[in-house]
Amino acid sequence: MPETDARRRVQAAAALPPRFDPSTLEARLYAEWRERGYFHPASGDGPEPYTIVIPPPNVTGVLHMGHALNNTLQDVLIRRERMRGRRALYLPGTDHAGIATQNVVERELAEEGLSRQDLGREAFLARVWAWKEKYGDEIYDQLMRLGVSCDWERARFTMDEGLSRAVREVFVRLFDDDLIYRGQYIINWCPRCGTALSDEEAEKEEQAGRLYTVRYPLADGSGHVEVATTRPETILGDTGIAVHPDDERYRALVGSTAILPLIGRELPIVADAFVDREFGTGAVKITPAHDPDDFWVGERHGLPRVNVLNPDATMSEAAGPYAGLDRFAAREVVLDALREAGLLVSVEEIRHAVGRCYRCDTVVEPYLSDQWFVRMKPLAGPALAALEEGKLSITPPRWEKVYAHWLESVRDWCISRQIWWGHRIPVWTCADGHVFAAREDPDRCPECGSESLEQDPDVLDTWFSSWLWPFSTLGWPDETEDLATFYPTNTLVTASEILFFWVARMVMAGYYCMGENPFRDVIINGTVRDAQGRRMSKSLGNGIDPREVIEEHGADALRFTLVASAPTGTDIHLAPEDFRLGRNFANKLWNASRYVLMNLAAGFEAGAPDETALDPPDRWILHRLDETTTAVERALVAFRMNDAAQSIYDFLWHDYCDWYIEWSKPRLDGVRGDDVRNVLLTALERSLRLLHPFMPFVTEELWRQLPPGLRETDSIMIAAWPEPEGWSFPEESASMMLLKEVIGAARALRAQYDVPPSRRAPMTVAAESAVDRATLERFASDVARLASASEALVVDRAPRGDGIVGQVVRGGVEVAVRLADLVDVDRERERLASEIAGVERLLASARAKLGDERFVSRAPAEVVAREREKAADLERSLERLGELRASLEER
RNA sequence: GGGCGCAUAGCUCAGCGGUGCAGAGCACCUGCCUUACAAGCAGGGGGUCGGAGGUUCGAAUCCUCCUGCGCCCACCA
Repeated sequence: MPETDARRRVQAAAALPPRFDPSTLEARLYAEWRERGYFHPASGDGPEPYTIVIPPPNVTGVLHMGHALNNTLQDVLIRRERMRGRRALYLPGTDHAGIATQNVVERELAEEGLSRQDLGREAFLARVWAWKEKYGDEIYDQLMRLGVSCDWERARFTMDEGLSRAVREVFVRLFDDDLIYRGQYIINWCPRCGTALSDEEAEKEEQAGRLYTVRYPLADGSGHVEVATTRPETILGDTGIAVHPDDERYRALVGSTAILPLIGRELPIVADAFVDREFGTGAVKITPAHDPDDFWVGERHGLPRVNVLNPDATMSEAAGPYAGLDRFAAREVVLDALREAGLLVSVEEIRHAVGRCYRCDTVVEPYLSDQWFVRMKPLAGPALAALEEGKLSITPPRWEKVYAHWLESVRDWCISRQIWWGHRIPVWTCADGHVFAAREDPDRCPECGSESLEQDPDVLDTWFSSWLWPFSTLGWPDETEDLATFYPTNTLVTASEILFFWVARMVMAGYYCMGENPFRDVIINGTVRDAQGRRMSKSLGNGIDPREVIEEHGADALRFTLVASAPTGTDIHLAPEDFRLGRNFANKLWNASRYVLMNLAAGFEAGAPDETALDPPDRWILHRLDETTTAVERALVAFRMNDAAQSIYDFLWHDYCDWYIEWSKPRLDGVRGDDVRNVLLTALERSLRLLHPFMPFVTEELWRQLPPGLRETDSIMIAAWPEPEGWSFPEESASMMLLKEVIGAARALRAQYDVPPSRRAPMTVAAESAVDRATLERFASDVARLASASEALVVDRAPRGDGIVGQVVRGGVEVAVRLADLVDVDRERERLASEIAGVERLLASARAKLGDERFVSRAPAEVVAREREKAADLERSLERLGELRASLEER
């Protein structure tokens, strides 16, 4: 290459600022990547595809740390696969999040003194769409800042045209297959949201409550029966009393009639095995319209359903004199009336589970209403089989049991919601009462031709579109090239909270619509919590905004810290200052690179290291580089992204920076300077590639500073994922271990005596083994330099005498440093005494083992041999330490 | 009521089915601006690995029980 180029490069490298400043490069690199089309794999023929669909964030607001973790993990996988040459598709998008989004918009309206009813359906929806545009864009912007390599050209929204078509299609198919039905049933009703909730959306919460026992007189005046309830207001809807068929206490009463207090309704007393004889009085009031169990009891015994509540949780006309009261107010009034009538027998404080709306925390009401349901049992079969047949794996595997258990006991899914924001249920009823589902909005009834049609006013549960996500986003129901290329997807990364809501249902839909499971591997990522272990939430104000972290430390710092901080599936506890981990690491890498780049002399031609020209430190670092490559690969294949991150961190910081770079300094000017440079570059270049999926920005920026001859591509994004080169030099590792130990010992001695770094202190090393001695002799000057000893190092029997301190590194190796007047004999005596004590302890335990007949005879020979060596080594150490002490005593 | 997870240094956690494994990061102490990095370097203190048993030549690591947290599922009125 022309020398001018080389010179310019050297100057550029030297001009890298000593502090890594992410703010200057992230937006620039990201835009460039996009322009070059790296995020946009082509469909059709080509290399093997690899697909991840994003768990679409809700358009309710901005992204939090959980999203940052989730998306970083996915991007790590995607970037690695892209580097492996696969067509990696990371498909982004957002979820309309029915109830949640409607709620936030309604809250916004409320501040203006308006309700959705004031606006009307159409205007309200326009308002929600405006909200969606704003926050949808903001979410995309945040993802881009995070650096995730999503294919923005394929971004989808759960309510866009194509996905809406998919929703219709699957609804009609299920409808025609008789897997969707309309039924009157007790559902979870949120009076505040004014809509039904699925069982999953009603979160049970243990709380303090009261169990009231109430006396119901018998119709024939022969006595009374006592029942218990936690919701006295529902007494008004009682239509029967149930006892266990085998319960002797009540046998005589079965078939007779009780009188409902306050109302006077006649209540048949029936026998039903559902009743638990042990609980309460063993007699249960039956309220078919307000309790799921009672509903079925009522069904079995033909009891009427009296709905005493309005949708807003006030008492209905059926509640007679109590009509209009709020449910909780009615409870007190009813209790007062019962008390007055002398019918309230007892009040007991208990703890019991109360359902609450997952969106607004309002106590849900079991409520009788007409809803649409999906029959889940037939869909669950294939989803369960996929797991059993090994076609689906969940990491960590303990979640597989949870997934299976849910599927085994799955209940029908209530999919209608009495809200406006969402996919309108594609069911019409004609004037003659024909009910049908249709893919396209119909003009007339397919059965009778009537043009008087009315569409169901409700919308579908938000998950009814999400469960189609892996294929609807690729074009389904059309047989698109994208669908053919990228489905089934490969890996799904998500939080455990939506394992049922989303993951299990996606598998069901995948089999139902595509005949195939939608992904092979499911990765459960942990929850990001604050330092105290609390969930990060807006109301607690303890959240850390990813945007702030990116602004302060950079996206790479955020990404690396998140990934490195917890094993897959484990919750992460994070304080704002913890992100310094990633920031410091990015800076360390930046500076290591600066060092390497600044030391490339003009005209230097980068090339592969010449193995025959390498010294032990070079071989050692290459050996470690290979080990690290393997470790990273192994960890990623097992989805242990944290381990992968940790391996690179340890290699770069503790091997490459702490040792190899220091070691390279004295050798750069030597005859083998260029070989050292090539090793420095090789290790750096490979490390950048290994680290790129985790820290895309800094690695790309540094990659571009590398000599062109060293990199095959001008962007690291499409560079090849590293594979081990077969650099296995175990003997070099042993040598390096020795040298590191010797240097460490010398440094420790100096530190213990507070020897200023400026002061050179002559040092000698004694080694029994010829191999050790040869190694030490060969690197005497480097060791001396790194240990801040004199220029050269004497390898000999360590001397004794005044002003000398020594340390035994291991049995056959001893380091001595001449500190002259700095040596404090008393201190040294103390130091040696404690060291001797330590070695004696170890030796005693080793000897005890070897003296134990059972150990020697039953432990593997290898283990015994190792123990013998250990004991011998310790004995020698002890001997040398004793000599050291003796030499002190002589003075 | 079932099921699961966690309890290792002051804090957050590794230790992936046993024998030089008692570790990392942060925090702390000491000394250093040693020309890549003070967002750094070198050195150091600190833990009977929750408790009790058991298996084994050997257990933080396997088994049982207990205690304390956390999560999930479940219709007990």
